[in-house]
Amino acid sequence: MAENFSCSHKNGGDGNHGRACVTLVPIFNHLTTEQMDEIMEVVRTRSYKKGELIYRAEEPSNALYIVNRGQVKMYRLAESGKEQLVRLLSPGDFTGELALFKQSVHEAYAEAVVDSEICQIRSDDLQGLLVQYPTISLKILTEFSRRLETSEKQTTSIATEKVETRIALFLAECVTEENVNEAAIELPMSRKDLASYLGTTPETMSRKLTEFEEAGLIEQGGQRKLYLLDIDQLLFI
Amino acid sequence: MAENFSCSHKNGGDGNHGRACVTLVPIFNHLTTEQMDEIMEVVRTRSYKKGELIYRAEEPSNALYIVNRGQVKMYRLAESGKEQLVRLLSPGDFTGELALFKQSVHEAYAEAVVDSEICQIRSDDLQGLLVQYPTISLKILTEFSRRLETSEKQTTSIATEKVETRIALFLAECVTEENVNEAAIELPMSRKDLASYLGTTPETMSRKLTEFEEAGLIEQGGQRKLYLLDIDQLLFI
DNA sequence: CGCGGGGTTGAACATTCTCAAGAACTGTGG
DNA sequence: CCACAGTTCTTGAGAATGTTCAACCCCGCG
Repeated sequence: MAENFSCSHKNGGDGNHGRACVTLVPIFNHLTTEQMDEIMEVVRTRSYKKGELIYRAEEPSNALYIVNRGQVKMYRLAESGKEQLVRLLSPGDFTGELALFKQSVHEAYAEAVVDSEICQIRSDDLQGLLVQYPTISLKILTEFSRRLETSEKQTTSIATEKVETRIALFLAECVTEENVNEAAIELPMSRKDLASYLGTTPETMSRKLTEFEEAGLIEQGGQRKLYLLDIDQLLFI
Repeated sequence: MAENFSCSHKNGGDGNHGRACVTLVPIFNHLTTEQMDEIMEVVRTRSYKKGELIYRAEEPSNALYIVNRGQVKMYRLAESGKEQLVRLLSPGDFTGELALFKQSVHEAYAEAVVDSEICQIRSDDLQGLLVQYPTISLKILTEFSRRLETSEKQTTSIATEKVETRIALFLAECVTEENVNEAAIELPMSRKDLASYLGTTPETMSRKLTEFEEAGLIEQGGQRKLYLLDIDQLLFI
């Protein structure tokens, strides 16, 4: 009983697709209800348990995946066998990569971090939609360029900054409008995953955070909670 | 006398745009002559001397740049002040990044490695073309996804492999159909730039290459020429 | 209450960087 | 064709940075 179609265009029946499948919004929110209906025809949704793989590297890749609920982590396996977390997908984020535009295989693994719900559109279907609604391409293009931007920044950061700095930069990026005053941030992932993302080890993460705390720059409050006491000084390191 | 319009739709007059501006081909080769004419209306070409900057980080970004002749390197400046080579553009390659889809500033520097000729299309003009010719979006999307792919691979490589391995992987990638038998490869950039690209220093590059040579895996022949004597062993390191 | 995963800590070790000096190459002008 | 200046590249030695491995802790959960 692996499949669970919860994101069909038939559900609800109130015609409000925004509510029926809230996370398609970032890509499709500029379309009319009729157009959404057409898109919903080809959307399939499936649930994944925590730890379950949505796809593996080397598998043929032929669909666009959109996170509807939960959280997904994508990681690569290096020659050395070490894995590196490439990106974290939250509701509304999508993946499928170049899968969409050329026949290919996945380069990374996609794994549900918690129980999740993923919407899926097959490449064949998407191709048609893209030609029909050029604005969708623009949306995806924008997302891709944003992601490329992030990835290159990440590369530069790992290539040129020391671990300490990378961690500090990451913490600073966790500050949003909501918590700017509190300076209380919630880490978006475990320290282990964070280490993998930042190209270091859990041990080093732990040590550096402790150093920051001893220097009075931050305060660690439980599992994933942190208080940034002196952001300026933190970034000055 | 900085500007030099050599890529106008008026030149040649033989109607063969493929020859008149060969490097627009990768993006526009599926269009008819009439459509090319329209595009050429908004294309502007300029020459750059070796070492000259096409644009700087932080400058407002509002155009697509296509390398017509020469070579361009893009690099980022990290907080630490170190620079990292992000990508090398050869004729036919383009850049302009997210510049195209949101008003923004450049994140990197673009510098002519040798005397070069760059075609330029302003964002405003391109937006129109994209909506008019959805297939162009697909071309750009494909290129973006390919680039994203490369960038994430690069991140993982730098984050998880040791320098030795990164260099070996890079050398192996330099093998194309042409030189697969010879195993004689031409480095696409200086050792200095290569070091920057691979997230290491020229000193370490030099040492590792010497080690490879002493181990009988490669042979260094002058400036940028290398002979891969035992690729399998090289990648096994 | 024991199990297991994440997290922390310590000490030894490996890798890579830094700085400094010298060698080789490139292109330029005589 | 050669000498020179300016790079780029190489080599060495010491120092910094981060990893590894092993032990331990802590907490949530069956």
